[in-house]
Amino acid sequence: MNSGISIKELAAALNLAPSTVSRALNDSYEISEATKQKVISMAEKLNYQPNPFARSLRANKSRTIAVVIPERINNFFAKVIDGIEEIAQEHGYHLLVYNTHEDVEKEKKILSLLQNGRADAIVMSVTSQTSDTSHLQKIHERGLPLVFFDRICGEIPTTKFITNDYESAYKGTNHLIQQGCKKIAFLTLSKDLSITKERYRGYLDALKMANLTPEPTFSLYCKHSDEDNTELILKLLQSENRPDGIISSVEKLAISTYQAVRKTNLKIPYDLKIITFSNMSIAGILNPSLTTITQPAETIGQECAKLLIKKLTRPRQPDFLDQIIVIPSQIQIRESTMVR
Amino acid sequence: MNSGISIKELAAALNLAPSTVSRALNDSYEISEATKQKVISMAEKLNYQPNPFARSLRANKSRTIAVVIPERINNFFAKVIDGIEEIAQEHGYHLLVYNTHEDVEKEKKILSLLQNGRADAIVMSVTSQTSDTSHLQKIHERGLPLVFFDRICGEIPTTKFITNDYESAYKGTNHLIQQGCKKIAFLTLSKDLSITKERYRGYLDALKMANLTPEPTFSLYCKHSDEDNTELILKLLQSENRPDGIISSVEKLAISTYQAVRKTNLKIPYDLKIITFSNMSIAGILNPSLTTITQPAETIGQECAKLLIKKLTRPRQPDFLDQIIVIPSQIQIRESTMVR
DNA sequence: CCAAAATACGAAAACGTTTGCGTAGTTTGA
DNA sequence: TCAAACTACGCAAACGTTTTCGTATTTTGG
Repeated sequence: MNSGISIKELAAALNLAPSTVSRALNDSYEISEATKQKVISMAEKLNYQPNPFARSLRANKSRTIAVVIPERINNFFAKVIDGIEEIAQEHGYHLLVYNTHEDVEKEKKILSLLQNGRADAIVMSVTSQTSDTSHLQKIHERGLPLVFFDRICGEIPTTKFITNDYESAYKGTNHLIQQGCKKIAFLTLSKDLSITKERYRGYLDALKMANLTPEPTFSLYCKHSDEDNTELILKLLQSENRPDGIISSVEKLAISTYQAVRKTNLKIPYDLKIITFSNMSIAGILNPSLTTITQPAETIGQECAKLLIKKLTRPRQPDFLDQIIVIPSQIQIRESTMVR
Repeated sequence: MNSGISIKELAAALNLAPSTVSRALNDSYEISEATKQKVISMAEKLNYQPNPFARSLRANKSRTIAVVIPERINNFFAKVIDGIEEIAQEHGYHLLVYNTHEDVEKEKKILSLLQNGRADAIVMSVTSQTSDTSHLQKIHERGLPLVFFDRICGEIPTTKFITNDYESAYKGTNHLIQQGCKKIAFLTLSKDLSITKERYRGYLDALKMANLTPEPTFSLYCKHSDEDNTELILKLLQSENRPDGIISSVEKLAISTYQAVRKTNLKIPYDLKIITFSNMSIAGILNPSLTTITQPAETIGQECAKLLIKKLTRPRQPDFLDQIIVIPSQIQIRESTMVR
């Protein structure tokens, strides 16, 4: 079929043994320079391409990293993958990418498929619905290198990469307070999510420092459907005691907020200020432009990949430390949180 | 390492030959029901996972499809991949995803890596810089199933999936004309790109039908950098003879246009109307909301995958026909092309 | 009842690499 | 000068599957 010439045929063409050819191509010290040259030029002439599966079978390595994300149409995850791919490609690694669509069952299925060694390592961000972590535990116990980023799983003792969620949420909330907000709402996805917890803590602490009391109705846990979310937010905005500021834990809820605001008479930033975690390149052209907490997505991806590659390519690397590495976000202040 | 139990060990545990176990697991008619049951339950008990590389080596198939795109932070390509993944997953196929970053050299490198059978097929959208197609030709001649979508390569005799580029551009331009535009500019990337040519034809024909003459300066071929593009567009908007309507061949140029407009006194849609090919979910919350030609991204991905899977899973499938399959776009009229 | 067919399984080869081991022939060293 | 070391290569096994072929046992048919 598509398979080209094998090392045996290449050896035959050279009147050499396959083992000699293999060693020559791998630049072994046991082979003379003259032979190496002959082999290399013949390999080029015949366009010899080593079969990756034979190699993988033999070496029990695939030179492949699996990336598992909950959403593909998302600038943050896209940038993270770009970062991972950059480092991976430098070291000859390939990327298998899987989208769980925020579905735990799909996540379980994918991880179960990855048990057979198809990938040498996994880098992932869990679903907003992932509370039972036995499937992750299983992978980790099998010894498959596993790192998390952004939406991490605390129970698994491995290295995790996140941004300064607590601090950014604190600063973001504080920014709203300084701009005059008194009634600040917090939008997020699932309560179980690691980032939700940290960002929520930051939000609460900022309120406390300003002697503001968090209203129960101001913590909004949203669903998967954008339409439903817009409805939820609209209700909040139309309620008797509506917020005058919003901090959103994820990009798409800020978008839903813009959608909802359009259905009211409210004007951003006069009646409502909003800040969001986001990696949108177009935050600046929204009207009003959107104040964002921009996560260092590419860097996170690069760091994940660097750590993995180090473990995969060097001989006796220790297991990943059970630690959280924090890469800070940057707040971009724009019109949506202006005073007037 | 991460590799679990092999079929030999499983066979030993059952006092059977590996061949029998293999056949039992593959539901061969040569194995009795009783034995099959024993094998299956033991396999589950010992958590047997077949080694994919041994299988691939044996079968000369990888159950893997490579996807090559020019840009990852792009709603269109993200949706297409979602579509591909959906169908692929249904059939047990995995996805290797590569981003060329609009760089031909990277594209060549990636395709060269894919020559060794790591993937059973390739679905791709070429770089805006791809004019020499010898690397694509080589892959195709090797017999590796290859389909294109959106940015296709006409020289390669295979199946291509696109939207109705000509017609959509024609209709889009015509829409601008009917809304009163007299001086319509066309924004795109490279001249070499298939979609550019078709969409440009549609633009020109619509102008001709309306007895409008296309000004040379109104055809803007943009670069890779968003900042440069914004500059280019700004210059166009500030020129003596500025356009009063814009049709953009790609999403990000519409965004650059919004950026550029912000630096002028022009108001959309009063002074300038704009329509763009785009898959942004947030076109509706831009201010003014953006009229779009929405490509059927998921469907395109699904159709690509279906065609590939058919060829890969059925015994004696013919090569892909040298044809172009068109899946129509839909125009969403919003404020950016309103009359006043 | 007996040859022919069907059933159910095992032995071994093959896919394409890499690598441990063996060994001719050459070089080294005291 | 001659054993020891080195150089440069070949042989064969191994990775984990699947599949061709072979065969012992049972079943079928007239």
